[in-house]
Amino acid sequence: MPLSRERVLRAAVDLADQHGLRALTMRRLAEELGAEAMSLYYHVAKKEDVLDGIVDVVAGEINEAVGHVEPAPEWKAAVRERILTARQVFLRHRWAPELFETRSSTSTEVLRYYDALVGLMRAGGFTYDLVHHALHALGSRALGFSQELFDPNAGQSADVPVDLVWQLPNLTGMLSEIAHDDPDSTLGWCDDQAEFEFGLDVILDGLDRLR
Amino acid sequence: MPLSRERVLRAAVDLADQHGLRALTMRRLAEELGAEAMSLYYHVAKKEDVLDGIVDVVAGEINEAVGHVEPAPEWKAAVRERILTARQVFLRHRWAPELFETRSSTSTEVLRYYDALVGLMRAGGFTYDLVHHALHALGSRALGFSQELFDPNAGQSADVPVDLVWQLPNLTGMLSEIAHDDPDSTLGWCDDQAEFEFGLDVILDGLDRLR
DNA sequence: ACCTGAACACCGTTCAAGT
DNA sequence: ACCTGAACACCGTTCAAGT
Repeated sequence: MPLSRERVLRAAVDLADQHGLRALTMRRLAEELGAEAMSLYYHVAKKEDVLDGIVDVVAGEINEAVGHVEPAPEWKAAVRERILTARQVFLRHRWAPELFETRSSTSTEVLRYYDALVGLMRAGGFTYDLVHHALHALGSRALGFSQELFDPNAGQSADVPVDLVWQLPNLTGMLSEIAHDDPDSTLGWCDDQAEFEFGLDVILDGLDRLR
Repeated sequence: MPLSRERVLRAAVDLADQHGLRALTMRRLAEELGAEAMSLYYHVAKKEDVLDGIVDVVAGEINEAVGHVEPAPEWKAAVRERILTARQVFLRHRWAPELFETRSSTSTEVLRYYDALVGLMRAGGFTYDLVHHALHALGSRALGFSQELFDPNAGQSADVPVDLVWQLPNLTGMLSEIAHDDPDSTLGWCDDQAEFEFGLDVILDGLDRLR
């Protein structure tokens, strides 16, 4: 079974799924394919090409998933549904958000996704100008993920000096209340899905009002 | 002049400012300090430690900048002002957003920043629960940046196949109209600052309504 | 206490050479 | 056309050794 760009990219996605982005090296990738590292260079230009490629693969999966849902009549429901469907794909590829963010992606699959999203908004009565602002406002949420950079566990994890906690009354107050109210949530104390939907709805509602 | 953790971190920030994150290697960093790479390990544990350290340095600059503005009486104005001030620091360190996003940061300076932000919202009448949702909704915008992952230039840059453009009617329509309406904007066609404020205001207004 | 040289295990990538 | 071995220039990091 010969190598091919497609096989290389699929193996790269599998490798990242199983061992994370850091494990995705040319040498390891080749090993996974039963070949030598140098053989990959016949099918891909360089490692950057592989990274661009797997972004495209994931975006392709998103378009595939999103293609199966028929859009709701109302723009907000349609966009919301579409984004939450896209989100499912990112939950399967937890390394993808980080990669999407560092790519100045011209991924054609991503463009296709955005095009459909713009279409839904236009059909909902948005001007092009407002759609444009909307995409910026949504940011990565338009694609279905939001990079969490605040880990609430950090607030009371062991490696925060005790004397510092005294200087963080608001944060500790907030975190202790949340820990109390919501003892069994998914990730740490925060229900990722619920928080994603909350943020998404705040923005969609705001956009609807501006429409 | 002997090395020190502080000197190492300051040199690391300078190096990233001038040549980007990719240029920040232990060897290059040592060279910049007129020392050998191995000497750094006496003052920092490993490279990850350096990265955590410069996040803390940048967050420290933010707290410094933000400390000079006296908060507006109204919560929304106060938070908005604070965030836009923080944003100035990120404009000086363009490599910082990418780093902040990949760190599961327990940076004490970041915690300090969040604590003050939570305080402003609490004073504005937010419940802890709503503050918590608000931080998730704001995401990186709370700190003053939003990672743009959609480069609108991509839509008509040369490397998008011509036949694909036909399949992207909504996107091309949007982009051509924007290019027409706003010929001289800052970055590509998008005014980063204006888009940041637009997205921020959508969220802050939405939160105010939920308050 | 602070710095360094030599060395190790790993990278991405080239290039000429194999089939 | 497709794959590879040897080699290069780079990483982060260790460890024993220097002052």
